[in-house]
Amino acid sequence: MNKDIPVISLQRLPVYLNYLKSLPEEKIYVSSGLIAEALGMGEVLVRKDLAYTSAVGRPRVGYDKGELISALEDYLCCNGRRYAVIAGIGALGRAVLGYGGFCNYGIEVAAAFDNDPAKTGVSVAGKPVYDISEAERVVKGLGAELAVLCVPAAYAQSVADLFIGCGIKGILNFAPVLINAPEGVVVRHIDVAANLAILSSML
Amino acid sequence: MNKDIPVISLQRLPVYLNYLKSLPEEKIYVSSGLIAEALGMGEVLVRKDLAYTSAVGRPRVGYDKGELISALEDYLCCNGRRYAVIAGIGALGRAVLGYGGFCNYGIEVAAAFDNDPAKTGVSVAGKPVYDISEAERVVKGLGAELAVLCVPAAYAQSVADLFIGCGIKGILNFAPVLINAPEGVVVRHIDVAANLAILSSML
DNA sequence: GTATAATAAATAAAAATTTATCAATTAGGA
DNA sequence: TCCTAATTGATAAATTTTTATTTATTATAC
Repeated sequence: MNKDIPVISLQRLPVYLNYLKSLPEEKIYVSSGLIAEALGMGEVLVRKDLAYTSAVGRPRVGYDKGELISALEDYLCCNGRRYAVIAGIGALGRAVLGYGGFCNYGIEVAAAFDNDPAKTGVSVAGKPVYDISEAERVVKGLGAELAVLCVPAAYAQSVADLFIGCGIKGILNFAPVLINAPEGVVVRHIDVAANLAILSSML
Repeated sequence: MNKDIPVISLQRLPVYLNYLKSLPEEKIYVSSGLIAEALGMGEVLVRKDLAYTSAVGRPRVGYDKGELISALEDYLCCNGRRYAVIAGIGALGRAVLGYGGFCNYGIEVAAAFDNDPAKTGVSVAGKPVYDISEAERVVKGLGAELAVLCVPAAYAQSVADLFIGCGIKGILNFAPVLINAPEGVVVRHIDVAANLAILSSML
């Protein structure tokens, strides 16, 4: 799905969506110029990005805010229901488990895994935590396609391999290590320390 | 510093650094081709990126791995000592506080802030947690230039403004809201839910 | 020593991305 | 009703980023 859009445009769609949702309710129409100014970008780029969705604007008026939000949500599959699982119930894994924001995107974090018996067999933030050996049963049972890796770097690749074997198609990796995945499996990497270092380099 | 490099190249430098550090110790020389293949990219691009640093390679041999790591670390200021502070001691803030990986980049997370009296006045992961009203004293006292925002979206802009007033020059924002900052202050945004949604859209 | 092959570095070309321009549409006012 | 100004959507241009090609260097084998 959505394989025609450049990733760089796709990445901006949630930014637009957040901005639109932050506007006061009485704001009915929004123009590309308004969005562009608020986000510090060019208005033509905004229009091009929005054109990938089903959004249509009206000359002299702009986009209907509600329609535009719906178009973005449709494009980002926010109305579907996809399941995600988490590996690694350290501090970060708990934070991700407890975060409620995924539901805005039609994603439900439904289960978590760890290999530490002290952490498994319980619920965290209302979500069951299983031993990693149960991954296949649970992931396939849920039909989960998304996974978040919050495990130490040394385990990240093997957990990814395990998940991929269970049918996971998208992996969000927080470990500071490169994940290799076969064709058809998408990996995104968030390295918090590296992000802070990049900031530091830009000062 | 480092204002000549494109941000997109800068963002890849930590990836190279991680990869190099993951190689076995007995590997002395690395070629751009090797790096490119491991990371699934073109070798010319790897060389161009590395050329922004002080790294020099030798024909027929490649780069000396130790020198290359040093060049990348220099470029990323890993040998300096910059202080960072955190706002918001929820689950995410605690995870960031407890994460040890910042020291690899010459960054020390030195203090945290919250506005909940139940959370302040104590130490988390060995780091003091202050009431947000002490921000000016603490940030200026440390000379901290970096901040990580782990507060709810509704507070993110005001906390950012407060920090900027205390001399913070780089902000890593985890709240799903746009942060406005004046010239001279750099903001990076990590939206975990949006990242998972982007993955989901790419399936 | 000399030839060969691997590699970096430099240059050129191509592709992707962003920005600028222009034509079409339309709300609102004269 | 007609004019004006704001805005979209389309097209073109410019810029940035990536990839390809060429040249120069040098370790290794012969």
